[in-house]
Amino acid sequence: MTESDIVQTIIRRFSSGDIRLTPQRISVYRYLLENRTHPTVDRVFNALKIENPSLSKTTIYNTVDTLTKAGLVRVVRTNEDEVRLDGYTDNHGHFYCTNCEEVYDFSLEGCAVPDSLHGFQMEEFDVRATGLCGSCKQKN
Amino acid sequence: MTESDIVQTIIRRFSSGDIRLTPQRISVYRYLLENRTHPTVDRVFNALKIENPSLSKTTIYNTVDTLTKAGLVRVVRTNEDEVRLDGYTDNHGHFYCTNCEEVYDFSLEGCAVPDSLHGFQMEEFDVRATGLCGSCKQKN
DNA sequence: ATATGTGCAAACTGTTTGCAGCCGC
DNA sequence: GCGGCTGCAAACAGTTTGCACATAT
Repeated sequence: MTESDIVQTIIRRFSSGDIRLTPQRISVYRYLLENRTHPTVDRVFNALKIENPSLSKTTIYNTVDTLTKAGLVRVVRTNEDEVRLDGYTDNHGHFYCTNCEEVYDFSLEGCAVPDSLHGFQMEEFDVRATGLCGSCKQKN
Repeated sequence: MTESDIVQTIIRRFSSGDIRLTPQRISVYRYLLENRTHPTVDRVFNALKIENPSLSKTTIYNTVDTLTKAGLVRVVRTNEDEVRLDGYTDNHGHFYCTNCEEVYDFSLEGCAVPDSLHGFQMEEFDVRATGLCGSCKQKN
């Protein structure tokens, strides 16, 4: 994503009017678009605190909550019971490497929603995998 | 599962010899086999404390950890950041109803591991869905 | 003017840790 | 007797809550 793509995305996604546009919200969302590394709340906080020293962690929590409810952000949980953030909400799976603790996106092609869910009203469908990523596999 | 099935399962699964058989471990595992309700740690603790008042929650945590590592028990996380326990480790998905907070098992037929994971060494593959279950769907 | 957002400090909760005593091999 | 298991109390960490102040419409 280029800088201009990011700005376009921010404008587009905030334009629903459902949520008020504040500097903190923009900076959290922008950070997630620019850093597709599935960072923790703490990581985002520490990164943004540099530019805005008065930023509070509470605000990050509030903001993540707001953005999640507005559908701009997804919360991903690794097996280590860690919250990771994702600014990309298209449908994809998450692979957690137990060695490097990196979270990788993967395509869900071939993994359809099972028929056994037909009686349920589904709102979210989450696929997660755990193991070793390509480079950690070789090192071990 | 009949009472005799449960006893058979306990004997079979503990017979690997990897883990020592203790009354606490048996009772936690038995509880999970008898109550396929994906209970929380707290629920298990409170239920078993009745028969064994000196039981400690630390022991439940230790036991769940041991049984999980031995492959007898699975830990499931709902979206509400809640740990739920499952004594059945065959491959199946979990549906979390946001209304009644019940966790339902579902078959994974039709949901294959995506090809995009071919470069990874996969150890776990988890499918979760969230929404309203059949009866809550009608009530709302 | 009113509702909403921000930021600090304190509270909370589920889990982990340290440690002493116990039990089984 | 030794290594692993149990259980208590204390510590811990991530998150939430209460509240005062600031900001936008």
